Amino acid sequence: MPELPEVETMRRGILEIEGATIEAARRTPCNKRPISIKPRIDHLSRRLGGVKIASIDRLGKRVVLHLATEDRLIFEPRMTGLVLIGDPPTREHLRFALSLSNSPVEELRFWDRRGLGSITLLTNKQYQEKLRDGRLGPDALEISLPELIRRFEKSATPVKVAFLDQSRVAGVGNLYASEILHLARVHPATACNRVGRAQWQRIHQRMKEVLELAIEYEGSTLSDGTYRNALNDPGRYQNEHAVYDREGELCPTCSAAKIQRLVQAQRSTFFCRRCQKR
DNA sequence: ATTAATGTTCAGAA
DNA sequence: TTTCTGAACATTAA
Repeated sequence: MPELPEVETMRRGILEIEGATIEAARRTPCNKRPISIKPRIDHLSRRLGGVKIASIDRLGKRVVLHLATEDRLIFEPRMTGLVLIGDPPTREHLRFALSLSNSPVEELRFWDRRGLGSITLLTNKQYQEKLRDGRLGPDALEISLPELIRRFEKSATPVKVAFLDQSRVAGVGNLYASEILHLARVHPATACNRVGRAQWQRIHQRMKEVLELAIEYEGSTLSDGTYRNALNDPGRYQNEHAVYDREGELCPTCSAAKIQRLVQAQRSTFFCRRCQKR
């Protein structure tokens, strides 16, 4: 499930289409219910035809094509979406393609097994509003320690749950939240307003370390095998997970306690009772 | 053969 | 204002 490192890997994987010209956009043959594409595909294709891709950015867990027209084309993978230039994992779940010219590859593809992902074309103004209206916080790789503290410290929400809220900080999801709190030695159920300054410092530092290392490893491909990089190869960070999906295993840090699973906000949290204190 | 679990985001309720 | 719940889905494990 793509979080910041997986989406950043997708972004890096398609950088070679920077400077390419979009010829057309189309839905690909797929017998499943269509994914959300806004505006509708014929309007989208008309607005994109002949337009150059100026740069490729990332906004939290979204891949953003910055177009020469100043419009932004946003790919939101949600649970199982992939932005690809190579062959997709299956033909039947290929949802969308951009045909390209002046490019080393002829197509940019969006594949999505579950179909919860979306593709949205926004004008520059709409895009800036999306940033300004507070729905998306600063990127997890960019946020400063004081800003992180300011956005979390007053809340009574458990710190693990707060990290899933993309309006506080964008990019951390269920998997990396557990990993970050484990390395920072903070109990996931601690209310944000009970987290101390030294703990925030460790959370901030570990957050950047974990995300950057996971990017180097091209993200985490879990047992369902869904997540792939832009060439359809699996990531390697899953081998480095200390706690995520390792309930009952010995904690790699203390080698004394078993990793526990806890349900918070209807999702699994993994942690070590011995290493992570409130 | 059902049912639960998976996890991101949004709309709408509390 | 803030926090919580359910729904959107497809697939797999139980």
